[in-house]
Amino acid sequence: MPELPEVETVRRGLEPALLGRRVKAVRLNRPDLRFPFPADLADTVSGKRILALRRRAKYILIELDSGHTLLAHLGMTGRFTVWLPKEAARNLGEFYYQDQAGYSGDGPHDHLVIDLDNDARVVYTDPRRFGFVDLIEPGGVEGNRFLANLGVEPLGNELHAEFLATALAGRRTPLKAALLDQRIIAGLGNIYVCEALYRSRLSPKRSSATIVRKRGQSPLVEALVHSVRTILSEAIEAGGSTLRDYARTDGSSGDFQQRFDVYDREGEACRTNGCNSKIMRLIQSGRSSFYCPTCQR
DNA sequence: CGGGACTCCTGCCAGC
DNA sequence: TGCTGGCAGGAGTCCC
Repeated sequence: MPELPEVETVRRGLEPALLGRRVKAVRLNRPDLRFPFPADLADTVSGKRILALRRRAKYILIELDSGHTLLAHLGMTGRFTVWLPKEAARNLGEFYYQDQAGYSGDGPHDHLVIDLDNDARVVYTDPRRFGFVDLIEPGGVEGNRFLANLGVEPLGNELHAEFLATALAGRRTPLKAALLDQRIIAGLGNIYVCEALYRSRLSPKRSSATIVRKRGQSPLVEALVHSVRTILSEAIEAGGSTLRDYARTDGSSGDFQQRFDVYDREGEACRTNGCNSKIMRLIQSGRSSFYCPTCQR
């Protein structure tokens, strides 16, 4: 599930139940996910208050009053769910939470269980265990090994045509690979790269440097930046996309998958007016790319 | 340095 | 029905 819009949806879903709360207990159901849990994770996080929930690219950052930051990545199948008693859920206003008070957190793929002082139970579940959790020491966010080499936030001010033109100039790598490269733009994944390329009418196979003009503005780069920003904004607005499991902390689905123009639509009709082509699939760096061979050049 | 292949792991689905 | 192979939203590591 999780690219940037899904991670942002999860962050927003966690916020009302977690913000300002104190951690009562932390339980690890196994020693590792993709990487070992930090040895002092449970001891360090227990008793701390949650000051902020942030997102950087596809990472969720939970800031504690000790200055530590809990970092979580959802990998391919990771998800957070929040369980809390009915009265507590009601007190949180517009947000609805699963009210199975006392949910065990002992499901086969429940790996991390955090209990809060408002009786919320936050459970990290991840069947494939491609996700991971890290504990960052006070002042260590910038230098953290997972965050240090990330590129710009696609919805932030740092992403603009001149930036992307500079990043792509001279690169012969296919656009698909360049957009998946988290060191350039951080937060895009396979789905939204496919969709953004379709919207900007660019082929995933096209060599990156060819959309950059040596002098002046690069209209194709501008179109691509615009597509990236709008597709992500629309997907966040829709609560993200839900494919094989649930994106949201209350267990409900996102809606955006219904609006995919190319992703997972191999053999189906291109949606561009007047185009009679079918969506094609090809493998690039081991991942499926979906595109219209007529509209995307 | 860039780029590709491989890897981790489980679940699901199409096809035989 | 039951098995098998392929594929899945990610990204670090290794090798050329």
